[in-house]
Amino acid sequence: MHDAGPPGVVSGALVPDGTGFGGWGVTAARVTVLLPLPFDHPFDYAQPEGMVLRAGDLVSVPLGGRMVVGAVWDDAPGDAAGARLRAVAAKLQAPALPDNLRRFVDWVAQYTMAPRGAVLALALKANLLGPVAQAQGWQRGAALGAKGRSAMTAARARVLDVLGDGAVWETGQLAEAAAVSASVVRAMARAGFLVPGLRAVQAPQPDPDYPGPVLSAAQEAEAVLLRAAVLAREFSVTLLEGVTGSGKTEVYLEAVAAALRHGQQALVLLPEIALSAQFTARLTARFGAAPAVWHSALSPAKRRATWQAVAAGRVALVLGARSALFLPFDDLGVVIVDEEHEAAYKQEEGVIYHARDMAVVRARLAGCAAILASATPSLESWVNATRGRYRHAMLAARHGGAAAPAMTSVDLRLAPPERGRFLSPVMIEAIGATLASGAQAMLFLNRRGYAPLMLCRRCGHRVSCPHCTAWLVAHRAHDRLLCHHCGHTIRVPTQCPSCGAAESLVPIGPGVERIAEEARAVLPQARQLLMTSDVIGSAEQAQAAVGAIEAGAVDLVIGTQMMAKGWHFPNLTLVGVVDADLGLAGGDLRAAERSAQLLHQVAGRVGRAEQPGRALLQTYQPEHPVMQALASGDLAGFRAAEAALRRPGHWPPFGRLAAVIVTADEADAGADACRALAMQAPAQDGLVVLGPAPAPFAMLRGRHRWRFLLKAERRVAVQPVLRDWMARTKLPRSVRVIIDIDPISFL
DNA sequence: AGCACGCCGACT
DNA sequence: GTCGGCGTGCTC
Repeated sequence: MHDAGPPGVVSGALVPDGTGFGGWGVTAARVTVLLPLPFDHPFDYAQPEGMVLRAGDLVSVPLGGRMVVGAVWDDAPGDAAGARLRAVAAKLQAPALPDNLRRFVDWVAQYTMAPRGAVLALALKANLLGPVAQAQGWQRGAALGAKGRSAMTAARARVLDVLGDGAVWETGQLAEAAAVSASVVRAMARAGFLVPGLRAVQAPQPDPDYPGPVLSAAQEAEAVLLRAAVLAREFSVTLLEGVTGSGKTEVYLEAVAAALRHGQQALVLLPEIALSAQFTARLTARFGAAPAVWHSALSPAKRRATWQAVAAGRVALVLGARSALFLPFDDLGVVIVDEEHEAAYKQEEGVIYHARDMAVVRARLAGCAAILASATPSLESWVNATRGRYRHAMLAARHGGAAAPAMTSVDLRLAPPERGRFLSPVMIEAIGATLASGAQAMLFLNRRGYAPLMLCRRCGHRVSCPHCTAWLVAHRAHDRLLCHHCGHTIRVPTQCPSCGAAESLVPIGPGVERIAEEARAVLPQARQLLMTSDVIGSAEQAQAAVGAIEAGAVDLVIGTQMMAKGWHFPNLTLVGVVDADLGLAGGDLRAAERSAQLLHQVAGRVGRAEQPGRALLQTYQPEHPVMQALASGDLAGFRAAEAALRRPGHWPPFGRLAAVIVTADEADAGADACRALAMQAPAQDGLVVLGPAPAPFAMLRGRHRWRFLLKAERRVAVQPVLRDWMARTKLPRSVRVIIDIDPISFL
């Protein structure tokens, strides 16, 4: 197909190094190459004579009938039959994968039990074959003064001086560096002193000494320690716990500044890309230049350029989602995990990993500082801090002295909503009073759509998804029923699908759309804004919504979880939580912890300005520890109580969990596989296997699902146990087994 | 992950 | 008679 080399490497920074490739001949040297494919073992290739290869070098190699880009790995070559050995086709002109990244790939693979190649794919998903972004510029021309009369002047000499030998500069930057006007540069080009050239795009670099904010004494005290942790150039972890509004971002950015000042790279991780636009603005304000951003929605060209720039050390500061952990940083000074308690850090598909935990591992392998920041730290990190494995830094006071919002339970048993309604009279009155005072209010309900269920009044039938064990959620906005798991959607049936009764389907329970409808009925004068992922699909739409709130064009915001993050509205003084009990159902190990974190975070949206804020929690169980902790503000006490509940049973973080998820197209094949697995289940001291149980969504996207849960004491390494278990159990290929180490979701 | 090879249905 | 479905197996 291709007569030479891989496609696409003929131009740009990535070209074969011209040493050719050695065909099938017998060559003494062999290299081992890890491929970004789901293989656990690297492949051996013959190393063509004259091609110098070191571990980490990127190469293209033949595999079957195609060319694949892989990385020279550190394993000793095996003894694969010499006759089948094929030769490395080309060495790519890209920076080698740094040592610490290769060790990281190996480590993540062994921990998550994913094939090493699948983890390498995370580090190489930059589409390295392809042109790299280049900018038009000027370099020294060969024929000086070709047009004859052009003279060398002092200004022109400065330009040539800046260019030196072979460098390429863009017009504006060249003029500035040589202290001449752009017209001098253009005239020199016309005269042949300069010829066009291409150079890699170089974005302005963040400046650590750009004037930053003035830190409070409390902030400065912590900043000093964080700077020291970076300067130590050794592995350390700091849990930076700062109440909402305490300015913890400004504090950890001092650690970033310290790394930049010493020529090192810094990585700031965010749980979701939705936050990146806002955060980019903050980093730009602090360092005078935008950070490089990295997330899954980048264009292929941007991805490639950013990857290369990071590998070449041309980018010092990266703001990224969890996948940014796999970027080829060679000299990492600090890794920040913002909102470290967020469940969104868990990658749930493909290589299943927790980015917060892997960030700590990457820092350890890179020998640098890690900082985990949160207003509501995870129990995992908190326990690590109390054990002394992490340093615990605290910012207890709100910057600027604003008071924390008062949180009050509204007991729905004592003050129930009207029949068929969901807002207590207490809530309605509080919102009314807030709006009357000229302030803004927000209603929070973590449920999209109009109603989570459509029920037939005649026969009791519940409309559910044909592909998933889940009810279809009514969405008034599109007048359809929608499955939130697979996206299946239907028109709202006019008859019951089961008994055929006409007009018998009624919506049960509230979603945000229904709350908006109810609020319109009881507070008709309030100007509403609905903020859900159904309405806000892009960063621009989010920005527009935020702008409307800030401009005071909105009185009442009604939103889901996406409202809980990061935003700051000075005139918002009341948050009403429609169903504070919602997150507590479902028997999830972390339900209470997560609920407390989310509700605390939601309440943190108010009262940051001079006006005090308050939060009302509608609940049927005001005596629940979560409600008690929120009302009293004693989250530390709540954490200690949670820890006390988990410790005896060796539940995380006091023990280890691994989920084994079995999926199959055919229910019978899956059930057989589960029986076989159960028969072979490991039995040893300090370890129990629970299950199999049908997964909470026993059918998802048309596949049947079961779950085993392996629970072990901390001293037990679960991976060897699981490997052995899987090796002993023969399963048909129609059955798939997914292993989730340290599961966060129990669905 | 691709891509081949390999046996059973509706078509130029 | 062939084009093509995706099951199974292999890639240094």
